[in-house]
Order: sequence, then structure tokens, then C-alpha cells
Amino acid sequence: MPELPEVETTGRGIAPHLTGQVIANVIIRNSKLRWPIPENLPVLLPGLTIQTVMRRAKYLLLDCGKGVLILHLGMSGSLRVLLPELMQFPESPRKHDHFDLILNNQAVLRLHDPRRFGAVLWHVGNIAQHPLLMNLGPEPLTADFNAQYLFRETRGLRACIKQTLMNSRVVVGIGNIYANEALYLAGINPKVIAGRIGIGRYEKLVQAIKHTLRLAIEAGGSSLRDFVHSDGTRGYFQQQYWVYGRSGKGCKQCSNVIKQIKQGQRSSFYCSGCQH
DNA sequence: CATGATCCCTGACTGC
DNA sequence: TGCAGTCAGGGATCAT
Repeated sequence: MPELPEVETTGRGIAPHLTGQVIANVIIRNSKLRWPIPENLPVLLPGLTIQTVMRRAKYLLLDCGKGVLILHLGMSGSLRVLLPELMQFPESPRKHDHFDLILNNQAVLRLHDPRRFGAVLWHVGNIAQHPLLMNLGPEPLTADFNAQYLFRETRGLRACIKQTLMNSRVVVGIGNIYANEALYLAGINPKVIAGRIGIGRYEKLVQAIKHTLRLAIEAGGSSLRDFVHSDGTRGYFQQQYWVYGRSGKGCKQCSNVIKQIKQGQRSSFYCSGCQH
């Protein structure tokens, strides 16, 4: 799944091609995503100017003045910008190319999403009040997300720290991969009860989360196999992980065997030598 | 309210 | 080679 770094990278990749451009047309090939794509988008959007491209959690927000187009990539979604100066333009849509946003300059923003867990939604009004966004916790890379905050928010919680990190009311954008990686770097076992972790360990955890996410963004977003960079080039090489997807293999620091368990129907990976 | 389970979906992979 | 079965995963939503 595109995690926060991929979404951030995608947003940065598409923004220069979209910002200030007028929408000319909308093509919906398959509206059946996580929620139906609003049928009236082809009527509503043409003529509107995309003013800014923003990211909140894993949502990409295209501010069109009269409303905001909300895009989510689910776990297999990708966006590409097709440019008229490229060879073979206009490129005929592939399987799973569900949605096109066509701009006045002929460029096309194309959503590809095999598993269709993604979303394309339209919101009029204060975007912060949208049901999907209004209950979200802080962005992990802002100063609002710090050890004091995590410590305070987790007092009385009985849930495991791994699941707490993936709870979007606590903090957004930390998916399974980075929750596992950050806990490893912080030396915290994913099963530890969040409410029992002290401020010192949270300092280390917050540092690990920010470090891991920044590194991935710098690398252009670590990727699942079907992530495609917004300029159309194939995705980056899979990032080297400390624990994620490495069950049965040796820990890179202590050579213990990496263990895999299920927490809340999700796989967790950890080293019992390095994480307590 | 906090927590855990279920569901949406298709492609990659495994075993026969 | 092909087929059936399993797994993966974001996150809303339902059940406890």
C-alpha cells in the first residue's frame, strides 16, 4: 500500500502539473471504489481551477475553489500524469485505470487501482469538517506529534502499542510497514501495552517514527510492487527493511530470528532480542 | 468510550 | 500448465 511517504511523493510529483490548471473533463470508467465516485463529477468539475494540492493523512486534496476533490490510493492505487508531449499520447487506458481528470492543457491525471480500496470524493465546504478527516490525529511529521502528546493520549489505554500507532485518531499516516519498522528502531516490542509506556520510551519512538518516514520520503517513497511514480516511471526499489516481511530471517543487528505474529488481523514483525 | 472482528477487492504466490 | 486456496492490507463500520 502506498503509505504516507508514497502519498507525499505522489502529491509532490503531480502538484506542478495540476496547480493553476483548469479542469476540462472527467472520465469515470469504473465508479465502484471504496465508495462510489460521484456520478456528477463530469458536470461539476469542468471549468474549475485546481488551486492547490495538499496531503492530509493519506488523502490527497485538490482544492478547486468551489470544493475539494479528495483522492485516496487505498492499498494498490497510483496516480500518473500523462503529458501530451510524451510519446504515444493519449495513452489508451489499461485495466484498472478507473478515473481520469483531463486538464485544459491536455495533461491527464489518471488513477489506477486494481484492488479498488481507493476513493475519489467531492466535498463542498470546510475540508477539515469532512467526516473522513474531522477525527484524525496529528500529522506524524509536525511538532504537534511529540512524546508528550503520545504519552498523554495513551494514558489508560490497554491496546498494544503497534495497534495504537496505526490508530488514525492517535496519529495519521503510519501504516503496517512503518509501525513495524519504527518499533524496531525504538527497541519496543509491538505487544507492549501503550498505556504502560513511559515518556522516555515515547521520546525514542517518536524520533524513530519521524526518522523512518523522512528517510522513506527522501528515498522517493518505499513502495509496494504496483506503486508507479507520478511521472510514469516505474516505482522505486523496495526499501530495505529491518523487520517488515523478514520473518524467519536473521535480525540485522543481533542475528536473532525475526518473529511474525498477528495483531488485529495484521502481521507484526519484530526481533525478540532487540525489542522489549 | 475502548477494543476487536469483519468486510471490501484482486494479484501474487503456494501446493497439488 | 492450471486450478484452488491463501494471503496481503487501509480503514470504515459493526459488534462486543
